[in-house]
Amino acid sequence: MLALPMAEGDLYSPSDFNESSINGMKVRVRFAPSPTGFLHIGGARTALFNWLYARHTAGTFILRVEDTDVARNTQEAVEVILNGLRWLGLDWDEGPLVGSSRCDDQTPQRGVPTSKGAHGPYFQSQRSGIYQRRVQELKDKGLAYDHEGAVKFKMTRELVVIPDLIVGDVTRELTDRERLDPDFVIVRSDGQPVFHLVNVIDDLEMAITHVVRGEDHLSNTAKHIALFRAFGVEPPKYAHIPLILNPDGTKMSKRDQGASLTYYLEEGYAPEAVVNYLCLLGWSPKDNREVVPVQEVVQMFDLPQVLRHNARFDMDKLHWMNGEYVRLMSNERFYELAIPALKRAGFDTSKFPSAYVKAALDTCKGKKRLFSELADYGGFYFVEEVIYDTEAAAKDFTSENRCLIGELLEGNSEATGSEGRRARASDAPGLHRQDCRAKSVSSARSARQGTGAGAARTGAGSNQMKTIYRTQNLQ
RNA sequence: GACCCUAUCGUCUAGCGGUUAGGACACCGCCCUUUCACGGCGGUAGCGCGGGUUCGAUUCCCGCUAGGGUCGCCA
Repeated sequence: MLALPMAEGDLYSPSDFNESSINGMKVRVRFAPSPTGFLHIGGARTALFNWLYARHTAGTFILRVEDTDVARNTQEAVEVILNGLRWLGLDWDEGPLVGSSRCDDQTPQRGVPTSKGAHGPYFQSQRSGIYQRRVQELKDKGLAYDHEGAVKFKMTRELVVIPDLIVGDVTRELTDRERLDPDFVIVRSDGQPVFHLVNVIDDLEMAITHVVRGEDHLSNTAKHIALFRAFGVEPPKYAHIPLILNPDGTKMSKRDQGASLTYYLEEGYAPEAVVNYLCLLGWSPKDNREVVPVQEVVQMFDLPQVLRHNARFDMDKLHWMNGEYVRLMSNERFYELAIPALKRAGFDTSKFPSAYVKAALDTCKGKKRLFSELADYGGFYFVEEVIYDTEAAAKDFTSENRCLIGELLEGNSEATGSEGRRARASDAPGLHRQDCRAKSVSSARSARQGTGAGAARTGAGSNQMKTIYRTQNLQ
């Protein structure tokens, strides 16, 4: 059972932090999203900060699904969360197993584990027995009572001080409405327990040591603390992190651009860039660096350093940062992200030889900041029909380039069996040099780009050639 | 209405009594580049307001203002 020492003077002792355990107890934090079919970018950041703290302290990161609201709770909705966290690389130590994201509590598949960890189930929909016992415990203690078919908790009338690792001590007085009746419903008249109750019970039963969550929960924390004490245990330590706001400073709602984590996946952001950007919202390495690998953040991150004020989401900066990551990432990683992005845009690279695909992608790396921009820039490499703009071809098909283009087309037609390509390849008879594939695709790009976008872009490839020349000379 | 949190360039931030208030994104010039991208140099731009405390406040305290949050048989 969780029983944190509560010696007041010890709460902010610096020695408590930077340690792998607090007072000898291993850190256990959790991310407890509700499956709404949507993972909010703010929720993702909350998960990230929990994960960072767990990894920093060598503690345990727990994923718990708060699916008490049966109406909007589906397996697909749970998978959105799991996939989102996996995409960001936030692995959890306890919680649902990927691939078996939810097992119906009525018909669990025999012998097939759906979760890992010793404090399960990790779906609230499967924990109703626990809640019932705990409510009975409160009733037995005279701290809860029936009221018009519901069950209400007898809230303390005393001032509650919320010790917060980020905000400091917060003294929460009752609002005027609460003064009328401080007690609150913990079980609805339909028998369903409410959020405040199940959240506390689960944190208690799962031995959570630190509750790291959005600041929107700060005011409610008084209720949670009262509940913990009613159960006879001291509450965990709290750390309320500031919220992420829209660029105009308003609250980010589901409909706002970029509110969903899925947006970033679909728009072609690299997850490592998103993670890095999110780290910098409310936390700073304090050394004027912007690009900080997440493993370094794990080393440096700590709760008391988290800023107290809300941050506005700056899409421009994320865009820039993504460009940084794209330019710096390995070619292999680039292919890994580029190929699915091209596929989403309708370009199937699997029809082409692997070496060709890589050579083609090599000419694109670092040119665009988002993978979603890749199709427009380099999609032409992966279409069947090859058409040249005569004007551009006349300009760019120099004697040097001709052989390179021939090489490109030849190599490609061998794999696709395209007659058209074969015929075109005859335009550029001659040399077949293995080392000029990258250069040849550049030349092809040069000619091809003249077809659709006008003369202004016809020179793009030749500059790329220079870049590639330079790169090769450097190596 | 009550309660809680917050306040440095447009945005993200460094700063924790004495600094020419630093960095990054964005923006504007110039350079590099026969295109794009990258890169280099420079520039515009900030301590919300009013009281204190202090020899001295961006920094500490109070008030105001502004923004955000909470007060549900939502989570």
